Formats: sequence, structure tokens, C-alpha cells
Amino acid sequence: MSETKRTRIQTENRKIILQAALEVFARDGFRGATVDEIAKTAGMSKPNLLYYFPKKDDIYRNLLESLLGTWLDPLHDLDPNGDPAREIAAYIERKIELARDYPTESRLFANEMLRGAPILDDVLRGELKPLVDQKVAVLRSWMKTGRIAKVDPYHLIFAIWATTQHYADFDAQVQAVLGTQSEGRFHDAATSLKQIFLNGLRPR
Amino acid sequence: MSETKRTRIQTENRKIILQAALEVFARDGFRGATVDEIAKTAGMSKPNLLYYFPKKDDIYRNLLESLLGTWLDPLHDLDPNGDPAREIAAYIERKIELARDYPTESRLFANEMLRGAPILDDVLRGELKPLVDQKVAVLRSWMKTGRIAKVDPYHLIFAIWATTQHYADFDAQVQAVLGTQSEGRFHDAATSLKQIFLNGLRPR
DNA sequence: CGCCTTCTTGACCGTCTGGTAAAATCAACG
DNA sequence: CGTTGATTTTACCAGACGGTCAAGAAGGCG
Repeated sequence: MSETKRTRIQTENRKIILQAALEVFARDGFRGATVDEIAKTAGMSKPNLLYYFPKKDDIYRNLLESLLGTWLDPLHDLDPNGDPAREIAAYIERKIELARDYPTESRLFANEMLRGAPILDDVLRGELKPLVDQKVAVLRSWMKTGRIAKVDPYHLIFAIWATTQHYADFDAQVQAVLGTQSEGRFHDAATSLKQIFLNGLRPR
Repeated sequence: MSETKRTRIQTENRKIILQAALEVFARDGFRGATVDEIAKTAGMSKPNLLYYFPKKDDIYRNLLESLLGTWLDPLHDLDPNGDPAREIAAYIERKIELARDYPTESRLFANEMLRGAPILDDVLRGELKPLVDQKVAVLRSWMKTGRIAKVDPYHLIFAIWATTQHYADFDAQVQAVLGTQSEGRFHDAATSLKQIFLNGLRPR
């Protein structure tokens, strides 16, 4: 069953389970989530769920693994040959779209970080870091040729990550401050962040 | 015992318990944290711990309540009569100091947000929102008189929160990218963030 | 249809969970 | 020093926890 040949029912049920587990893990964290709760959310019995994923750990790992691709994609798209301001603006936009369309995934990721990334630590050092280093080099080349201002590129990337993911991870706080019915808040966020990052606050 | 008159031992043990609970709750979340684990971390038996805080919930609420003061203080200091650029820079610095000196508190707060802020929701709407609204008015007045660039002030505040707290909440990721031994990372972060927020990235 | 594999279930297990009761120990004050 | 209240421990409980097992139900293919 662990091989790639899967029946129709397997494919369906695995998807249902992962979707349910995503919600529960994102809300309660790995330790706080229970197999019973995931099974209930998925609408199936616990033994049945464990037939597809023998261990609680398996579901969690599976979610994190499939998450990382989506997560790193936008950074990958940062084009060294594009216009710097445009590229950075596009990156911010893509990240805000992720926060809007995949908020639960963002929260799962945040939860894993809060725990000290016991599962993701390897892949962070093995996949994330090289990619970041590569894009840092791009940013540095833009800075060297005077196309963007000189700022520590690592902290610049962190800042973009932090600000965009904030709208998914701290949604409760954002809603408390902005009001629940703020429909265009992701659009407003993108606009504001692009302004801040590109122009800063000093009057021109 | 719930009144304000406390013996020496009560004062001491409550502090030890809260310190231990902070670590455990911040790492594992409310549901994932166990009274046993907190007691073990605090170096006392579970029934003894429950003698001071009869319910697991009591410890969690107590932590969150004492947290919020510290959390809102820096924003309170934003002076309408000060120099805008200086005030914002000082706010960023204070928030980075919080992330450096109270990272566990920051993670506890983040954990509560990820759960949808079931406990803090009231205080977010009752205390946080009015304070933010007030400071938003200050920022707007600075914008109106052309002392800083016009940006949605709510999203500006979110951006400062997100970027500074990122260094506490996503420490695992930051360390994976920057390397574990990056000693001056909080100082570098403050410098970079002040540059980004005040000057932006466009070359001058 | 018949047969074999896949899927689902209910009953169960040992451990952990938050919390309790009562007895034993300790601190402090006169 | 003794007594009284504060503190700590030991033993315990009912329910939840992750996970197993064997038996039954349902697909699916000739």
C-alpha cells in the first residue's frame, strides 16, 4: 500500500484524511491534535483512518512534505533578469495570494516552526537555505549595480515572509483590529506592503 | 488563596510554575501541553502544582493576561509629538528587543493566535483595537502633514509587528538560514528593518 | 455469479490525561 | 516547644489517548 499503485478509494480517502488533518494540526499543533478528532473531521472511524496512515506521525510528515513545494515556489520565480522593483512586487503579491488561498497550510507551517521545527529542520537546511542563498546573491547583485537600495538581503527576505504570512497566521488579530467584514484586506495588504518595501516611509 | 494575600512560598512557587508553563505552552500549545510536563519542568509533583493552579486553564489564562501588558507597552510609547521617523525607528527597536528578550512569550502569543485566539479575542477587541486606532490616528496626522509617506496605517503596524515577532516565532527557520551562531542577528535585524521601513528599496 | 482483495468496523489494550482525596510533612508564630 | 495552618506526597479515578486485532462488508474482475 505504501507503493505508488493506489486504488480509487485509497486516493480519495487519503485526500479526505489529509484535508481533515491539515485543519486539526494547524489549529492544535502536532501534540494537541488527536487521531480521533482528525477521523471525526474526515467523517470516518479511527481504525479506518489508521488503515491509510498507520501512525499519527505519518499524516503530519505527509502534510509537511507536500507543503514545502508550494511554499518555496514563489521565491523560485524571482527572476535575476527581471526589473528588480517589479520582481520584488510580484513576489510580495504571490506570497499574499498564498496567505489568502492557503491560510491553513501557513498555520501548519507556523506551528511546526513554533515547536522548533523538529521535523522540518533537515529540509530547511537542505533545501530552503540553498535557495535563499541563491536569491540573496541575486538581490546583492541588484544592490551592487545600484538598482535597489543596499539592505541585508537575508533580513529583507525574512521581512517579506513575515509580513505576508502574518495575514494567515495572525488572522484572529487582524480581524480583531480591522473588523471581521474587511473583504479587501488581502488586496489592501498587498498594496500597502509593496509601497512600504519599495518606497519606504520617508516623504519624497 | 485566590485573594491577593500570598505567603512567601506561594509567591515563589507560582512564579516557578508560570515560568515552566510558559515554556511548555509556547512549544506545544494549550492542547498539546500537559500538566505533567509542566510539573516536571517546574520540578514539582502534579498534585502540588494543582494546589497552586487548580486547573490547567488557570495557568494558561494567567500567562496570557500578564503577557498583554508587556506586549502593548511599546506601541503606547509612540509619541505624537516626536519626530515621525525617529518614533517609528524607536518602535521597531523596542519590538526587536522584546523578540530578543522574551521570545518564549512571543511564541505563546503566536500559539494563541494560531488557535484563533479563543481566550484573547475579547481583550484583542477591547484593549488592543482602541490602542491601535489611536496610534493609527497619529500616523494619519503625520501623513496628512507630509511628514511620512501615505500608506495604510493599519497595514503598516501589522508589518512592524510581523517583521519583529518573526525573529522569535520563526527562530528555527531564521537559524537554519542564517546559521546557528549568528550572534548579532537581532542587531542586524533592527538595522535592516529600520532601513527598509524608512527608506524602502528603491535606489535614491 | 463466485472469488479474492480491499475496505470498514467494533471491541479492546496499555498508557497518559486532568483532576481528586486524604494523609503526611513542613513552616511559622506564640 | 507545641499547635495550627500551609504545603507536599501517595494513591487513586474516570475518561481520553494512540494503536491493534479479528471479523465482517463491499468492490471489482473473470
